[in-house]
Amino acid sequence: MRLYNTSTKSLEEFKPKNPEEVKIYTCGPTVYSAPHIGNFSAYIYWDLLLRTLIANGFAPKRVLNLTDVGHLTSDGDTGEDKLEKGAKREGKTVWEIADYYIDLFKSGFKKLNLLEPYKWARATDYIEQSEDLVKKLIENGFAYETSDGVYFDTSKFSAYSDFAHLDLNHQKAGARVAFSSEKRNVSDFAVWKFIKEGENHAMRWDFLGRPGYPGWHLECSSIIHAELGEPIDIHTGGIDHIPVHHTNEIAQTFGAFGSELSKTWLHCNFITIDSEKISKSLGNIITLEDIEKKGYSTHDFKLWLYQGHYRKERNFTYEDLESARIRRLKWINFVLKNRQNNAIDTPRTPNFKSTLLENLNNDLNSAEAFAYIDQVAETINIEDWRDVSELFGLDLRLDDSMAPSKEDYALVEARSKAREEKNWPEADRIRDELASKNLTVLDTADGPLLQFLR
RNA sequence: GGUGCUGUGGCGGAGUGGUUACGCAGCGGUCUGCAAAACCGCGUACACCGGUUCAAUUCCGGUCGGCACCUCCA
Repeated sequence: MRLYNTSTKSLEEFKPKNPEEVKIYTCGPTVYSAPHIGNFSAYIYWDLLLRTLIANGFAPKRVLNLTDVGHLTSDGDTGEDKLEKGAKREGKTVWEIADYYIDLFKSGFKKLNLLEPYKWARATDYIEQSEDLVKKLIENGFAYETSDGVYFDTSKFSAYSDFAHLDLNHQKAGARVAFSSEKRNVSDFAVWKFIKEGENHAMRWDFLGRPGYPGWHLECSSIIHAELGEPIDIHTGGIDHIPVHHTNEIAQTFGAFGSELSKTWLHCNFITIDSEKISKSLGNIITLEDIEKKGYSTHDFKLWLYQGHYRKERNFTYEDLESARIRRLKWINFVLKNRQNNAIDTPRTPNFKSTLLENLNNDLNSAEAFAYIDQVAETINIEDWRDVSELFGLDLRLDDSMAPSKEDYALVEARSKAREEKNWPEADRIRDELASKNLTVLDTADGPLLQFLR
């Protein structure tokens, strides 16, 4: 299995330390607003990673964090806490906000049929571990205290700029303002923030003799340390995390534990909508619910995503979603055709699953796997389709509860009879009745064939 | 400015030093009471300019373009 490792910028043969327990950490969402399809695309891609690992005989142990604290509106350690902002906006407490959006995120996860992580890790459940990490950083001389927080001294970690190939001297002026004059280096970042007198911050913990809260980057390092132990095998995230968040995670873990954080780093690219970045200010946010309202399944979206590659930028349009919907419907109807032919007796296609896996093992090339599926779609049997469904987590209505009922098949027979009697009005009436059940009957050379309309 | 991605037929999108990607849409045909679907067939694409090579969309160099991240974001 070959994966593109961001830290070495090359395709590498994936070799976990322990195949029985492949340690994976996925940077999760900050739970302060409704997740959109761009947010979910990352987890859809990483779901394919997990399923591919499993199909290769590995046993992934994957932790997914939920950032419910301390994530400021700017990565430069300035600005307002996003949860506080959300709470103000909706007239709720920060804790209610976090709970609400965690539920929303998890329900989307479920709708998309994504594999549950071994552990959902809420940042606020790891405050003690985070405090320990800060203490270690101070002890080891990697962090220093200022009047407004504890900062990581990036000059103490010589490899700081290596991961993202940062050129710290040529960062765009103004992009990273030196917020605190007490900072020793511009690139130093807060691992702990103090709450000033009079400052209204609902989430607070007493630490170092004052109320405060953890810095955003801290949680990932402390959760990984607590739940998995470094170095882990795979760390995943969006490409936006490379220069700041992941760079800082690496620095913290090195500073506190003297260890490498992860062997392999995987980063997915962003999707745009109508060729524009997804952002609140542009107002072009599309959620899973929006897609469903337009009559699409979340699985149509999944299939659309898997038609491309996780490292490439994709542009989402409803037109392309429609094309993905039709492709999926055709697969669903192949399944239904197989049911009617009692195709259980027909043999599995030799090497079918292994060919799919071969494609996925090439840095998760789902697009190529799909092309292969279409090439052999006519000949594969229902068990082969089950492999497709399992490997991609794709709902192809393989569940018996999704199949047409006895009554539906009775209608098909009744229609055949009407046709024999050349009773065309009755035949057409039955066809209309089937249509109301999202079914249609096709008169093929081999007899009637029931198919889904949508 | 820094970092990275990218330019493939109407649209989407893989891949490859010489052979059909694939999907959607389109066209023709088979089938058919009608219809639809299905099936068969069709389009002969790889930004531009050089170079390497028997041969380049595929390698190398350059030109031009698009995009993302570095700023809340997956």
